Amino acid sequence: MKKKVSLKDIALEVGVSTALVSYVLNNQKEGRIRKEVADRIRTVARDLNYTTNQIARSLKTSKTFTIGLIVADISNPFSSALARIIEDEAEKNNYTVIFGSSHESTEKLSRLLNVFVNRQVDGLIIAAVENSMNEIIRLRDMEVPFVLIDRYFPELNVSHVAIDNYKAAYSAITYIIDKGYKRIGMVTYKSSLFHLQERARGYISALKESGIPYNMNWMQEVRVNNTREDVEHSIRQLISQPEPVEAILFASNLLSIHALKHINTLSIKVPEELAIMSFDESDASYLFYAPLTHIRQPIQEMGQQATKILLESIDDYSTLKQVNLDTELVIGKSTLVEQSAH
Amino acid sequence: MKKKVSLKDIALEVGVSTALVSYVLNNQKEGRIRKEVADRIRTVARDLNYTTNQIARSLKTSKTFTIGLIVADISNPFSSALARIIEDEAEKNNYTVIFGSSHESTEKLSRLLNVFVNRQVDGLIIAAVENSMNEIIRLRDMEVPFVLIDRYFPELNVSHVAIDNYKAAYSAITYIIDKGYKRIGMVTYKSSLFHLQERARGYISALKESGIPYNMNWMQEVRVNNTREDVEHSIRQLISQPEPVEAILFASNLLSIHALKHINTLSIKVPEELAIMSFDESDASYLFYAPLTHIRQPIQEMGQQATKILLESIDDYSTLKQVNLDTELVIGKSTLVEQSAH
DNA sequence: CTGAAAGCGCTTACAG
DNA sequence: CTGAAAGCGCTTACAG
Repeated sequence: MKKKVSLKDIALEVGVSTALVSYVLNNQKEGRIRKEVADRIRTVARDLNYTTNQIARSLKTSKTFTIGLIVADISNPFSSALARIIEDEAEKNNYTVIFGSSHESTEKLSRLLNVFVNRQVDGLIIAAVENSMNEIIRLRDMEVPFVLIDRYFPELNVSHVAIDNYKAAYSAITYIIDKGYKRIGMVTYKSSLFHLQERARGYISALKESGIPYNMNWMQEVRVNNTREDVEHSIRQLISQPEPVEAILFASNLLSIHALKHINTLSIKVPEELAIMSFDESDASYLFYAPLTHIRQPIQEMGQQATKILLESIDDYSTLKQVNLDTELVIGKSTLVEQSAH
Repeated sequence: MKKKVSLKDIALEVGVSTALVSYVLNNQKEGRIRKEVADRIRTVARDLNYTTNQIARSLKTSKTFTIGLIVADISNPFSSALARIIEDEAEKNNYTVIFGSSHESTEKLSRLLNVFVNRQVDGLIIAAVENSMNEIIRLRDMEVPFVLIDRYFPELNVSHVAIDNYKAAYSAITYIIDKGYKRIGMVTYKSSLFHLQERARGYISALKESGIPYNMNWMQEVRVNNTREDVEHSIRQLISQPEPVEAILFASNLLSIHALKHINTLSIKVPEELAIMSFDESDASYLFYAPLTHIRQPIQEMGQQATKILLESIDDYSTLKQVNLDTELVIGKSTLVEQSAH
């Protein structure tokens, strides 16, 4: 790479100190510098195509105007949508985003945190993974500003932006019960992550409060590292029970996508033979012949709020905000039923 | 943020110079340093939880171990898949990825390039946008190592990794002609970008060489900033002509997704009434009742090769490699026909 | 063998 | 009003 023009080069050319050049180019000490000198400096800087070396500036100011973003999997549309929003929001404030995917692994998350901290990011936005609470505590102990997004630990008193997962699941199940369904299954990940626990809790509560006896076999948990096969297996489980379920709630878009593929293979008719609901949307769910009834997360607002809170924390480390946004139940054709059918 | 431990802190604690600490921690001058001193330094470093300040190191070495990735739109599954692969590949080589989306805008691309260059990235991987050739030339003049990915300018003698777009389109059209189709349309973006031009050229060549007179109305160009409406309009155009087309090739996954939604709305049967082919895949195309026949790009290999070539260029600026990979035509149900149907 | 000294390219408190 | 000097936290050629 060609050697870049430095303040020194300009100073030499104009015949002043680098200090003066720095003042002029940063519009410091306005009016206290002779106009001719200032103009000359600006002209030479332009002619030489000068741009600040951010590394040097960062070393001096210990500010990098960089934020680190760690998502669970950048190739999931939910994550990439979030990434784009955060990037846009950061850019408005002159911040650059460095990113990484944890692939749901604590080790990877830990490594990424180290890399980002060593690169002196000004702050971090993180979607936590299972068993990563200690990593988050470590970060807090280092007093690095950060905001958890989407996933968080309720027992940790740190900033987060997420949805109300309990309420979202509860509302969805209540909706479908009102439609006349009684035997309702759920497919979720086998995970201790709070947001998933909350989704399951909302599902169970809604059933119980509607007086529907909850059948343990209705709750199917799939492995993160074997999602596809486990989803297929759990669907077969749910529909082949003595009392097969009439509807299923999926805890994520990836789960429902695998499910729809399998349902197509099995030639099950949606919603006539089986109603489907899901958390999150994706282009995919609109292409299925019966577009999915799904819980829409306010991704835009999540990304914007998380960025905003992070920037506040960078300014004032004592900032602490915990936000749980409401979701929206988008009604598709995957749950439409005649009121009298059940 | 808490002040981090520096070399100086360790040096003070042990009672040696920072130079010696640096040597030991970087395993330089092996054996030329007394073992007791080295051990003591390592112990103190561990106890104090020392990690290198990469900013300071970068300023000295003018190496940041960071690469910049600029995709057209991170929320497109093609881009995010690429991002993830590049990130994985970079990490294997101890590089971090900084990323940004150009949103198909030259201005945004230009701004991102400035930001990345000022942050002293060691190199860049870029998906070019329309009319951005001058930006790329500027980058070359600055002698920043970079590799173009997916999109490139054939008249520019710089490294790139892409597919053979002409051949891909040509093969797809030839395939469908062999199936008995004659009136074949194409929906692409109104763009001067080379990869899109090549796709159109492949389409036209295949028709001509098969002796099918090419009808100009069969080629529909949609606006980037009005994709959805234009796609819908162009489909209606193609099927309502005096001689309606029997098949359509879409130049990207986004185009075909919009198309499938509209085709569902219009209740057109695929492939009986209209056959569909597309560049790129997405989960979406598998959920449509007739999974799409599509041209699969070797994303994994593209990302890996681009990263590899970039790292070579960083090592040796004279590196110049231009790679055009082959694609694969994945046969789905969206083009299945009885041999005798046409 | 060991380590003091210079320097990467900036910023800014401070002296004149 | 102006700018020399110190220093951010490293690395490494070089002197002893």
